[in-house]
Amino acid sequence: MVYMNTASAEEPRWLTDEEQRIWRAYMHATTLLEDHLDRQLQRDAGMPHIYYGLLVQLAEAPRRRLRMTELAMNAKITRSRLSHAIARLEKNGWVRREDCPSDKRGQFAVLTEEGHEVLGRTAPGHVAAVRQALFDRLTAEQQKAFGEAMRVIAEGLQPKDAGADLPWLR
Amino acid sequence: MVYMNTASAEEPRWLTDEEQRIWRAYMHATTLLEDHLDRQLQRDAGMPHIYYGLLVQLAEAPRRRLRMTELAMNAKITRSRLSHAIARLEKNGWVRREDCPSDKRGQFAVLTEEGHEVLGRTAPGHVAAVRQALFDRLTAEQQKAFGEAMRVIAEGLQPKDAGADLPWLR
DNA sequence: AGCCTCTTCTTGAATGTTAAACAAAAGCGC
DNA sequence: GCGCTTTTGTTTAACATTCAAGAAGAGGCT
Repeated sequence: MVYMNTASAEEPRWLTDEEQRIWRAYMHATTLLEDHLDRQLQRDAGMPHIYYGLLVQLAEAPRRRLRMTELAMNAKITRSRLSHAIARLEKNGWVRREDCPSDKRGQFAVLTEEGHEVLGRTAPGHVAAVRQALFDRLTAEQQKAFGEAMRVIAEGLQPKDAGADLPWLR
Repeated sequence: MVYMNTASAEEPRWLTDEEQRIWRAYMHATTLLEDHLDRQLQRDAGMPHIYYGLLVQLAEAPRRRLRMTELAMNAKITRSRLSHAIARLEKNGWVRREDCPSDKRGQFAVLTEEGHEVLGRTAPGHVAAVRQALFDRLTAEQQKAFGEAMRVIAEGLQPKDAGADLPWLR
């Protein structure tokens, strides 16, 4: 008779030593980098990295505005977190909310002129920080492999059919 | 005459389109993965990912204990953050503090038996989540390149001579 | 010893995040 | 229209993180 043959009772497939090294390198790199950029932006722009990313998204959107849900999806954060974040950015005068005419529940987050200026002032420093931490250290082949791996991981975690057509996207 | 030739006034080296794609893939992958693991562990182990990582470090250390500073360095977090985290884990009964006999300022964080059991119970699910999100999706070559890139990035951000010999490390 | 500086760790307040619950409107089926 | 479910966005409270400040001991120098 064969015991311990069901999936739930089997010994889990632990990480090999090499997998462990990779996993730890990942944890270290991501923790250190996020921390580094948070500090850089908190110092130079007065906001954490993710808030800065929200402003960037808005700056690139048509009419510098996005629906809350779309912005949350782009940034990969919850609507709740976004609500809080936009409230803070609004208090800073960098974003304002606008009602959506076609959906009375909807809200647009709109980048203000002041917000746009902050972005213009601080973007060079931020790009420099990203370059210094990442692109300046990797060879062209490494960058390619790195990007490919990141795409694969992100796709695997994307909640299913995220990005399915939202009506207000055409 | 040549104008605009000083470093501070030059146009910054913006990211190329391909660099932007890589950078966004990175942001998406790391945000989604950290979120995924946080939820998985919050649900199954009652703590966020980073707290879980602290318990793992302690489990692997001799006598299941580490000095606060060393633990903070291993986990790449500030001592302040660690202080708060250990306070919470202590309240859960998974860690206890112990005075260091040779340095009266020092504290050991010690994994309790209960903490060890939580780890044993929840590690299989966590490893499975990491596998599913990361290792199962990357080829062997991709893993290698990925690991190498992560090591390079982490090394570049490591505050200089971190890991220099602490007296209580032999 | 005394003095100074650095290290270790903690604290408290401000800030940010999460999870669950909720209101309001939209969409769908009848 | 009417009911039911889903979507949108916000709110609250609990929790986590950051930052600046501080207590207490260690280490070095004279």
